[in-house]
Amino acid sequence: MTGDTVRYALFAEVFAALAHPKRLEIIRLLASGEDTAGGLADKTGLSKANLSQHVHILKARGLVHCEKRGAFCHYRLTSPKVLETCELVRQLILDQMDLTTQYRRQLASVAPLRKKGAS
Amino acid sequence: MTGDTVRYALFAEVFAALAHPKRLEIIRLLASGEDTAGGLADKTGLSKANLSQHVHILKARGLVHCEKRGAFCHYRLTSPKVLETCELVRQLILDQMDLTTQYRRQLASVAPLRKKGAS
DNA sequence: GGCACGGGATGTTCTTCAAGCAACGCGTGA
DNA sequence: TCACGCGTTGCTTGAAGAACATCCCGTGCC
Repeated sequence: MTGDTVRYALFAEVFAALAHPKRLEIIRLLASGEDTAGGLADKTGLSKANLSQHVHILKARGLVHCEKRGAFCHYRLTSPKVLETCELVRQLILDQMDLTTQYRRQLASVAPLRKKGAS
Repeated sequence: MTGDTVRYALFAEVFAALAHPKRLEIIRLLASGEDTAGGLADKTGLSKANLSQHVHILKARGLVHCEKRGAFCHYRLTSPKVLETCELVRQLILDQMDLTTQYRRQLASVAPLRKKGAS
């Protein structure tokens, strides 16, 4: 039981790393090839400090790898499985949208997560 | 750009739904077949109220489906892709562990996410 | 060496999430 | 009808996450 608990926590950590729009955007950018922190900050519109934080989270979870060359840090994805996971979730979302328009509206109105929008 | 932003947010919502140990445990339980809210609460050790909240999040993201039969709510996974995603992440974690023991220690000590453990 | 720049780390504030508790609606069976 | 069990919803409190500002360190250039 405890072992499972730890395992689930480990899973959750990885999912949590992916549970942010900007971090997903970073991953998508890195899918096109490695990039520097400055480049990522510029393309995502994040401040360097903020991007550094997000990248640190991705690094801590082992999703991206950092290689320091001179004054620049070059980031890249550690595994293509990261992209596969995103693709799978994309299909999951599309499936839900295809299933019923009802589900589609739920997903669209789910952003606040406070009001169920079903009023 | 804005469209991409929305898309990333949608992705993030789904990942966020998976970014909790107890919700992953619920998914794992539902992988064995549908179950009632009471059954899930009992097996996960959550209170009925708390479980209801977690299941609501999974429902809102379209990961589980609820069917009310009499006084009981029967929950089941909406798609096998949910399990596939978890499996992919599991392989991702195993890959990282295999890569280097260093990565393994990072993942193991990542829980607080504050101190990098590198003293 | 001195300076500017890229990148990371720290601290603060604000927002959001999670768990506990209590109360309610609802269907069931007596 | 009434009481009971099942499930959900509010509210509240505490903890985690995110954005921002600031400072520090290492590198490259003058």
